[in-house]
Amino acid sequence: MTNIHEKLYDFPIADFQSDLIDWFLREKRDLPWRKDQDPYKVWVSEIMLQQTRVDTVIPYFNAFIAKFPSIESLAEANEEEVLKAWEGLGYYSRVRNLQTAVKEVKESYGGIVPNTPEELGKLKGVGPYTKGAILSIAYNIPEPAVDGNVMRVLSRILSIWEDIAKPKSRKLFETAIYELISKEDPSSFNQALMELGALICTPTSPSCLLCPVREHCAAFSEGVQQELPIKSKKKKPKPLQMAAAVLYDENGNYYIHKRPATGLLANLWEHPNTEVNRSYDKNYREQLSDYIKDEFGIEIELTDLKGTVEHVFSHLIWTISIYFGKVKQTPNEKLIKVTKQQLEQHAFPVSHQKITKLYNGDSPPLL
DNA sequence: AATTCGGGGCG
DNA sequence: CGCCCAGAATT
Repeated sequence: MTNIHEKLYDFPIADFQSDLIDWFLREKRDLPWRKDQDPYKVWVSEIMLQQTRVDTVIPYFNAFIAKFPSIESLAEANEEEVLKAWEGLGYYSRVRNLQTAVKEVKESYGGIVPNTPEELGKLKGVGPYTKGAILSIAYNIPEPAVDGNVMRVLSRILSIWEDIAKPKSRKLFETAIYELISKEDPSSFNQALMELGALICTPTSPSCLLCPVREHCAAFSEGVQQELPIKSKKKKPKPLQMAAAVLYDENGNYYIHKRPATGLLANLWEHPNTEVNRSYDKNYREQLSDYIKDEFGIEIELTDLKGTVEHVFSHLIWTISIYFGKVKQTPNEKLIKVTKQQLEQHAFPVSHQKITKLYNGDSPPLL
């Protein structure tokens, strides 16, 4: 059981703050969400940055803000358009929750992002980290914003050997931040800790010789910076065999399906597909055609196997066998007919973009 | 407390 | 190919 107050008893807080913040103000990266302190933009950037690297986020952030520059514009947008702007970023519930929350801000807070922990924490998709990030960065309020970077950096600086994968560990680090955070410039302090984690105090080989707070770092003085933080391993993703059909007709149209509003890849579009199995008395192609008949009410002649797509999620691995099929009947309303141009307006998960790539976007699909 | 939610980049 | 990453919601 780690006692934070003991760890901080003779820690030089003021020196640590100034060394850290001076370095940040000198070395901080020029990122698009740092051009001003607009709470909406800070919010959007923090949601995008959840479990996602800065380099990945930059182009999405710029395009998203250009398309939805304000609370109002995002609140009024249709969800299809919002999901399209998020296409390829992953964790799609982030943006659906963001739009829900933005509508709440418009209706209940007059379009002003609230500046109290209580009100912010009630918004959909705003958890402990994002709440603290918005309060400190946009409103300069001294609240902790503890993410993976901060836990790694503080584990080393204070020599904390708790498992940072455990949910309760975050509270320990929040306790430390409440004591460490600069009351004069909480915004720079919180950003500096994350920036240090991203640029210097990296996971595998930290650049301690370049570190502005090296002289305050317990792990460095003990030579154990490579052994921290302690983080238990996640379990392996589970393999699933899938089969998907690229359905088209003689007029160059495609037939696509909208996924359910909950669960994996919620509300995204896809080529009709289903899980298949090998122990069954029918092959993948037959199982897929049975699914299409049951689900969409059409008999379809599928081609031989046209290719295989692999896609890895955090908890699943899809191996998708791809078939083509020419539609000759009218399916039910669960299957939507679109032109190639319309297809491109819909948000598809990356797994299905790989399928599109297989037939090179040709209509009808060649191969 | 454990699981479910995506995707890309790196050694 | 395993590991990591500016997490939150659900169970």
